[in-house]
Amino acid sequence: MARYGKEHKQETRQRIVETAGRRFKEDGIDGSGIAGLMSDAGLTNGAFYAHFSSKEDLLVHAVADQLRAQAEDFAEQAAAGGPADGFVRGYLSARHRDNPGDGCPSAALLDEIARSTDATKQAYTEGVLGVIDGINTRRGQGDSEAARVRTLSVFALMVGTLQLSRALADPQLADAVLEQGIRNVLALRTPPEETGG
Amino acid sequence: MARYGKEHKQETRQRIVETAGRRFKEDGIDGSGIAGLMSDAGLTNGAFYAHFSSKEDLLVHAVADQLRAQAEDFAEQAAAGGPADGFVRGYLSARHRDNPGDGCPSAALLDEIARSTDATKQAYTEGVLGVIDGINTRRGQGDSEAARVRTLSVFALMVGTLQLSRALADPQLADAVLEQGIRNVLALRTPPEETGG
DNA sequence: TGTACATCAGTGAACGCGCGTTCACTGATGTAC
DNA sequence: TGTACATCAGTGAACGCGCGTTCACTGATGTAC
Repeated sequence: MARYGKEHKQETRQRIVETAGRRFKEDGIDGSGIAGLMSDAGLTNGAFYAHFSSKEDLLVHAVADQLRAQAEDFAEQAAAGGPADGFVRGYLSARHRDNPGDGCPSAALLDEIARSTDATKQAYTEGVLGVIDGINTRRGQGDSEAARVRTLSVFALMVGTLQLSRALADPQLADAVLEQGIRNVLALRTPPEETGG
Repeated sequence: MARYGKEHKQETRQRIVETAGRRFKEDGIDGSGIAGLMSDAGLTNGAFYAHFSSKEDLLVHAVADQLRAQAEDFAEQAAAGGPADGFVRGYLSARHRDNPGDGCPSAALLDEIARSTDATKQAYTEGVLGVIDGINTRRGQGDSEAARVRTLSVFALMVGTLQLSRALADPQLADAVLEQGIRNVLALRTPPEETGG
């Protein structure tokens, strides 16, 4: 196999990044091996280092890609109209909880990212701010630092709620936590009087 | 070495459970090996299986122990008096963020627990409910299902906020997220009108 | 148009290493006589 | 009181395995003539 058009290698690389993102969210970063990731992408392990210098290098790009995709997904939902709280209900749904591979990278990976290298945290920081700024623009919140921080904090509630719902062994309690999370997110959505800063 | 008093083996086992809990919170579950855990406890790898049947068996006990300790810690703080929001400010502090080994097991491990076996999730569920019930008792919230779920949801905000602050590469933003988290937790503390259920 | 060669994305075996786990052994102490 | 033995928490080498990474090789296609 060889001598493809110049776009071919880029397509393969993108396929690896996307399938790795899904696998990381399902099995964790430490829980995903190179051979398995490459197999998911329809390749063998040896080809990996023609695309990335290390697993860490892939992780940086996978984190960035996941958050870029999430920002796009949120923007599409906003463009499609629908009730303003539909987005929150979709995020804090049993469907999202039970399908981490298709879901939010923050909910699946946040504490592993917190233990990662600075390069990974940097990619995460830029990516999540892209998501937050996208939300704020759609909601007419502007892009001030204070607006960013307010939306980040609500996002932290959503992420923590989904994680907690995934970790609880009692299904009824896990569902109730999602429902209460929706109520609390909506309660926080109109920012409190003091905006800080 | 041998023939100690009957309490000796229990003490050793407890030491393994406690040092493993710390190491898991610092390096993750997948990131912590048996030999390193045993070395932390002042033992060699071979002794591990005289105390636990597997790494998973240790994890179940370490998760339970961590949450038991956290419940006790919270109860002590409440008994010591002080302002009602001091607890929240301590949890959402730079000190706590920067010392995961001494800190909240949920913030350090929640998404790894979400990917773990049912036995681990069961231990987590029982443990976190012990923490929540302890908080509610101290705050005079009773132990109704609705009170549990309301406090769990605020706890999810605290956990998500600490994780997010740990994952952000921008220190100023990471600090601002903690501060906004404090404001939002305090805003949610008096439950909204509809208590659900 | 036909043949020889260069390209290079991908293959697959192999590397050293640390993982979780097993097991024959050690040796300080309590017990039996 | 002194000696022989049983106990058993802990040792440390070894197991097979999958990890991240390396590298000599393949082979389909584009290019040169």
